[in-house]
Amino acid sequence: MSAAHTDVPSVLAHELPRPVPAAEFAACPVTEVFRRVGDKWSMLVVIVLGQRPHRYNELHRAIEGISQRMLTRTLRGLEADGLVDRTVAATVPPSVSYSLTPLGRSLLEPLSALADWAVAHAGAFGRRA
Amino acid sequence: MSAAHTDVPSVLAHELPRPVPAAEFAACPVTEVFRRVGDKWSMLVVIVLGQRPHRYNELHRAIEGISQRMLTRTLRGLEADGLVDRTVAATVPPSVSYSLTPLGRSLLEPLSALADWAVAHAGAFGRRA
DNA sequence: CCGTATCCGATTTGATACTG
DNA sequence: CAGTATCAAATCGGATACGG
Repeated sequence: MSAAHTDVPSVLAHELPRPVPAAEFAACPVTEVFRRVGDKWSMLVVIVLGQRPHRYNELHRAIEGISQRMLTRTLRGLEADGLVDRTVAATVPPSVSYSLTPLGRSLLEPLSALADWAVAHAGAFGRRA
Repeated sequence: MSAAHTDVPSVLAHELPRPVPAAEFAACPVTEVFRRVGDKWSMLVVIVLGQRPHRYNELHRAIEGISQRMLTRTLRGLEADGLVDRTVAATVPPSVSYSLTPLGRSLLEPLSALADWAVAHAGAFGRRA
């Protein structure tokens, strides 16, 4: 490491150039995103739906640890944020399919950057002291 | 977007190729990372420290919304995860400087990918309905 | 099959006051 | 300056039971 600090690419360097006014941080988009998708299940659902659309009970089985309550809440949140589409087929019995919107699919890529980092540093991270 | 679904680059595609066994998801590194850094303040602190090292009260002022309690807790967590270094100068009055470790600095980059996404879609996201 | 309703414990955060 | 202690509030999450 030669330079004092890593040069930060992209918007971070652009948006946070100096001692930070702080008030602007409250509205920081990164924080916003994490506050919305950073809960216990949202990202998992996004990733699973990234493979293919799933019906409600498919999701319930695929994620397994999740309760109906949280699955519904999570899906409603993702729906409200425009990341997930809910499609109802008026059949008997009823069938509801969930899929990613284009916006939701676009989130998969930055997510993978974080996934790469997580995998690469899984050893150093994770173990507290 | 021509294909049925976005082709997911990197580890996401590699680690989650099929209907998902789900048990393996519990140990998903991405989830791990989010569970640790996905709290209310951690990422903000990492980003602020990415600009330059800060002392305790500098951080307190820079982030502004944060309470002393949460600032300390957040710093201790980041320290335990090897993302932040704490350096005490035995002066009068005492001075404690916090800075990113190499690991912490490396996290800045995937974070910026997410930041780019957040900025790019700030309009579509954020507004619920 | 696809949810909703209710209850309750666990975790997280904030406000405030105090200390070496 | 750099924290800790304590209390209360809000939020999150799981279990269970019920309804369209």
